[in-house]
Amino acid sequence: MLTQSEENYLKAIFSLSEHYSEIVSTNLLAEKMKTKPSSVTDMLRKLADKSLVSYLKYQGCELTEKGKESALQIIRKHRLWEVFLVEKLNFGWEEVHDIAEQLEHIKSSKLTDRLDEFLHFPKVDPHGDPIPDCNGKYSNDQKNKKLSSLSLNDEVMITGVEDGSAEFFQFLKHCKIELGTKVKIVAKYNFDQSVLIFINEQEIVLSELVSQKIYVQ
Amino acid sequence: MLTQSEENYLKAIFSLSEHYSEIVSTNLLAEKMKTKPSSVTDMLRKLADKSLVSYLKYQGCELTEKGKESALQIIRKHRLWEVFLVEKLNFGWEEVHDIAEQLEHIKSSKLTDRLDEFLHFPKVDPHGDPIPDCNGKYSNDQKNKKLSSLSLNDEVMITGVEDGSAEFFQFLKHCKIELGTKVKIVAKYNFDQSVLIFINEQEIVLSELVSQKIYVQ
DNA sequence: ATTAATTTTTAGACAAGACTAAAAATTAAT
DNA sequence: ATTAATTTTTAGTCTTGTCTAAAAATTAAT
Ligand SMILES: [Mn+2]
Ligand SMILES: [Mn+2]
Ligand SMILES: [Mn+2]
Ligand SMILES: [Mn+2]
Repeated sequence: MLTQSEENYLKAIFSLSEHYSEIVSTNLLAEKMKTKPSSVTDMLRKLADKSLVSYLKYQGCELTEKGKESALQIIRKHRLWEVFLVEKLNFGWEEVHDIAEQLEHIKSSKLTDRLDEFLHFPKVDPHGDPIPDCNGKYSNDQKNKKLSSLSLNDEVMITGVEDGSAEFFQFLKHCKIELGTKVKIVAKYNFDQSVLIFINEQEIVLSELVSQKIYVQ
Repeated sequence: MLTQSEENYLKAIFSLSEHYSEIVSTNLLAEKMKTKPSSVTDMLRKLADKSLVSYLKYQGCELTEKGKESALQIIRKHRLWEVFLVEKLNFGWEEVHDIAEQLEHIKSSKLTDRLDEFLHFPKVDPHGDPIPDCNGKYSNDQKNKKLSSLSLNDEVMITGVEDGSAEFFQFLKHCKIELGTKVKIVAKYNFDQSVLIFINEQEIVLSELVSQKIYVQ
């Protein structure tokens, strides 16, 4: 049985190895977990003892198959609960992450599967992130093209946003950026990689940081 | 902010002071919590520091108003989740307690209140236990008369059962005892306080222990 | 009123998970 | 190839919640 802390580490390693390289360094993981590198070292030992990560001193860590499966089950629960909160309890997509961070640790695969069924087996969560099925399988269609990668005059639809900080959602809300909103690239500014987009009948400038956190298709 | 452990202690003290006396002894609490009296002493100090219980060495403990409120909020969550699991996810009443033990610790009063609304503000949980409202108020109609207190030829309806052990629910399932089932007292045996009841077109003997865990009206 | 039994608390230890400060290993720069 | 900077680990400490064994207080029995 995994502790909540162990589960959070697994999720963090999974996310970092997706975004960066397969092998995750101690410092990067410490930053992600908002903790100290020394604490990470301690935890990596424990996870390695349970064969959830492969870990060699000074070489960083990597999830084992078992570790990847565990991580995906937690991610599955997180995203299903987010769907539940938005679809059934009328929460906004900006409110659900923190509550899902708690709910993802509830231990009952029967509950997870029944919830999945109750929600009619959703394929994506409120932020466009794919939801693994009970075997951990998922397809990533809506989150492979970033708004920042588009060319002039491209017309696309928003299919996902990075899930996380409250300030970011505040900004999205202000611009009325939602899943399904249509966007056209009006101009690209090379000096700071910002883009001018046409959205909701008006033009808005998005910084590079923001445009990298919005996914389109 | 309360830890899960602190919340579990509060719930246990609340339950014991309802069933026995207002003031709860260290040993009784230790038994209920399946832990050692010395651990209870430690915890009572912490809860007293947070003004959740009043505690005097060797005199046992008692919930303060604040402690009672906290306990009721946890019980509220526990029971709402039980309703959710039975009504929405089609769990049996015997399966939900353990999952609710986890869900009751999720911290978000907004979630609790939305869930309450989603379930149409239920007054009782699947075992007939009253659900406190967002202010902690509840009325106890269906759990004040025990089956064991009935007289010969009394005809009643089952309105509640003690929520807890799996073996007990196994037995209830076998006898097809559910909320709403009608029961008549056919005989009472004084030598062991067992009762003979007519239920679901047949006669069954219930031990004193069982008949004290079934509530009627 | 003593003695005996029971209950409760203290003292000391342990595991999990975190932290700081210092040491060691690795990587980068000269 | 050394030296310098960075990364990572070790050593030691802290808190929470638990435990055992021993001491103290309370309650019950003679
Ligand atoms: Mn999320
Ligand atoms: Mn999400
Ligand atoms: Mn229950
Ligand atoms: Mn119940």
